[in-house]
Amino acid sequence: MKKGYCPIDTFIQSIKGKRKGTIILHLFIEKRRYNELAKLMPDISERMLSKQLKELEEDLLIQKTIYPEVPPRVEYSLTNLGKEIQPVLKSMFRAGIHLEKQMEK
Amino acid sequence: MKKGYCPIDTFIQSIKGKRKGTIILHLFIEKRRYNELAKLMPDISERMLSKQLKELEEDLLIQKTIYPEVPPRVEYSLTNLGKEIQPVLKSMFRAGIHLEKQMEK
DNA sequence: CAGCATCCGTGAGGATACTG
DNA sequence: CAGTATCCTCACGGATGCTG
Repeated sequence: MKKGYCPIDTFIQSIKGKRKGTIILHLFIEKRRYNELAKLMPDISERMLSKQLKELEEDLLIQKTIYPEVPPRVEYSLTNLGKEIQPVLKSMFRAGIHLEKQMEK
Repeated sequence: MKKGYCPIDTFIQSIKGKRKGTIILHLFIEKRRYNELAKLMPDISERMLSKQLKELEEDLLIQKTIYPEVPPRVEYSLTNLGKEIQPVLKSMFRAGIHLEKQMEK
């Protein structure tokens, strides 16, 4: 991961990628397979999804478990680091609802 | 402001611009003039700074007060909406420190 | 099933110079 | 002092197709 100019910048960089917030939100609930995530977020292309997943993995926020089966099975879940930012993401979610209400006016 | 795919996305969009987090952080402390902000963040070009300020203003997170003096004086401060997201930004700051510690390993 | 490869458009953001 | 204007570059992200 790249360190930002200040801590808040670092944090934003790690979660600002396309739909990263939503991905983490889904993984809060439970671990998910690649295709499950793809179906949960139809608006994001598969190329983008795999790219974001890889970045989140490199940033140590999520991890994947590969089961050597046929057909292949891969499950994504939060790392401990990822779980630790859960309350922050939740308050961001709430703040987002608040911002959207303001936009209506 | 643009509404995102979900609230957390909306929130991220409103603060992900270049150094926006830092700008808001500075305005938490006290209202600032344009040049003060520029000096506090030497890494951002003036063009970028004025652009980010304008966007934050359009998103109703900050406001500016223009004093009809010579030389001109303009002060930027947080709106009520901006103040309301303060705790969120603060926890993002703390999380950022945490992420940076992990990066060292 | 879970992806990567390739090609490509758009816009975020940088550098520099100018103005009311 | 507090910005705008102009130009330019590069990486974010889209679309489509292929593979272990």
